[in-house]
Amino acid sequence: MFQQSASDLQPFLNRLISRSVLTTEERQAALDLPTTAFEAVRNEDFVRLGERVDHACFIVAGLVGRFDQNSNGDRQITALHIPGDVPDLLSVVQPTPTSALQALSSTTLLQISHAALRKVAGNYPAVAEAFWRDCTVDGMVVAQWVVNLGRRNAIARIAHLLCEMAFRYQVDLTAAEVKFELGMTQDQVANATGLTPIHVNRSLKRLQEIGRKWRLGTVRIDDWQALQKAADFDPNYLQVDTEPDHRLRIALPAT
Amino acid sequence: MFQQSASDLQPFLNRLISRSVLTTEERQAALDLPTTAFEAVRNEDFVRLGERVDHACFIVAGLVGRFDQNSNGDRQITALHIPGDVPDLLSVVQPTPTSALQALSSTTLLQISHAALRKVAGNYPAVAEAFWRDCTVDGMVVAQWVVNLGRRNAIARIAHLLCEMAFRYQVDLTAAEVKFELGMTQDQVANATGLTPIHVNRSLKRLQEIGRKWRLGTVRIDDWQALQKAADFDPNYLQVDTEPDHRLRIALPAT
DNA sequence: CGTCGTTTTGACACGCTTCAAGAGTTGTGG
DNA sequence: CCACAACTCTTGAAGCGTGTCAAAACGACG
Repeated sequence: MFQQSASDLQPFLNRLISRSVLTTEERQAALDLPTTAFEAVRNEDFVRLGERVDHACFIVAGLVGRFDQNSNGDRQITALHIPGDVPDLLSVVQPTPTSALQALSSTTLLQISHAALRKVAGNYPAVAEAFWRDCTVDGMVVAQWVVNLGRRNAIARIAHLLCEMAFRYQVDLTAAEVKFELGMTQDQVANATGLTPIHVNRSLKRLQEIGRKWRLGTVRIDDWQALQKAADFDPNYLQVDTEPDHRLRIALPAT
Repeated sequence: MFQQSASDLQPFLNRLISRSVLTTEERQAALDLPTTAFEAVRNEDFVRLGERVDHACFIVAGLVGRFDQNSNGDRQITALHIPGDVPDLLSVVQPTPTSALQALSSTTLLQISHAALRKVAGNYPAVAEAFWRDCTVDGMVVAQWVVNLGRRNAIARIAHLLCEMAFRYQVDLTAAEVKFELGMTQDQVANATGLTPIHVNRSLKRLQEIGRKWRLGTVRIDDWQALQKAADFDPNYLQVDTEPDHRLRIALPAT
């Protein structure tokens, strides 16, 4: 653990300003947030259910799953988070988690203290609004997962997951061969889709018939159109290409 | 449509201060928000997918479902909202909805303009924080729904839904006979649990064997303990009895 | 070279869906 | 006040998607 230079948070800022409008001063304030580096090994819960936290985690590299569980201990992944995300930004206002956060692969994190986040949010209401907005987008994605589990069969669920992640990784979807590193095991995919690993395996094989390859966490998609159709995927809910809207700023000019 | 007296928003304020700490002045500011009454008839979408809105809706009476759908048009309820809720408070920062809002029964709403909400949030950062916190709690509930659909069978799903709603309606769970008005058809329950109405019907009958009655939207539970066990229900995620935490206020004393 | 986690395969059971039709219930107009 | 229409709820039979159990093949790694 050691202090990081502020520029490490640039991807975090990029995420914020892709959806919210911030002034130069506000951007700088976000970049200046003090951070502490932290490594989470694969399969480690670095945020545990019910254990109050005093910092949020920014993902520098790796893959993080948000886990909820039933009383049998069966775990269900309710969200996936990739580099650039702060999976528990909501902990600033809800410091006692109802979901655990687990590294699905080796993950590098930057911890940002709630105290610092609250200070920035207090000094710059537009930053607070950007935080709020990011949390709502997370919620919108989770709502789509409910649709995924409730109204799609195994093949479409898995395909939808692949489409969502390809989109969020911003891989080039016009390429003849769409390829990206997902880094999930079939078991983890099963946890995310509400299926058994066995059935994920069989479905994956049938998916290959419509143009998909899967090997060691590397996804290769030969026919993106076909996959998107099988997944019934409409990227709108991810709010990635949305133009940030000036008029929404809560922050009023100092009166 | 006509102007309401401010006190109509008292239940909204009560919801906010059950989770956040607000000063007298801040409370008053929330109560003073101007509203416009609006009636939604049963099965009416009063917020439509992709149609930008300029106000949020406070539920005075009735039941509201948040609907998402796949491209086949199969609809899935991703959240239920009861009197006291503002189901689209998030529209303040995300005015173009990715979910529709539909009245599941005749519903009375108060529209609160984004302009007014933004003004209050801008003037009183603690109120903005309370809004943010309420949105995150909504998201936590949706995450539990993912678990419900992903890791529970039909009976447990339905039982879980009943438990959640009983809890949110704050019915007396110590009573020998727990009873409340849910006002949903079996078809609507099917939309919320990712099941077919036929299977909901059959499951409901089996649920009665462990102490439940269901008639015309009125739920009567003879054995709450048994139901809660069948549902695998832990109310923690609803954040209803949580003590609001002073230390979390974003708003710093004016410096 | 052996171990451990992951992927793959097969056989079987069962939960849920689908399709079809009938019975209640509620509301409405003559 | 009755008759009819429109929902909602209920029931049955059959099919299929997914889960379960068991075990083998594969791949990565020390």
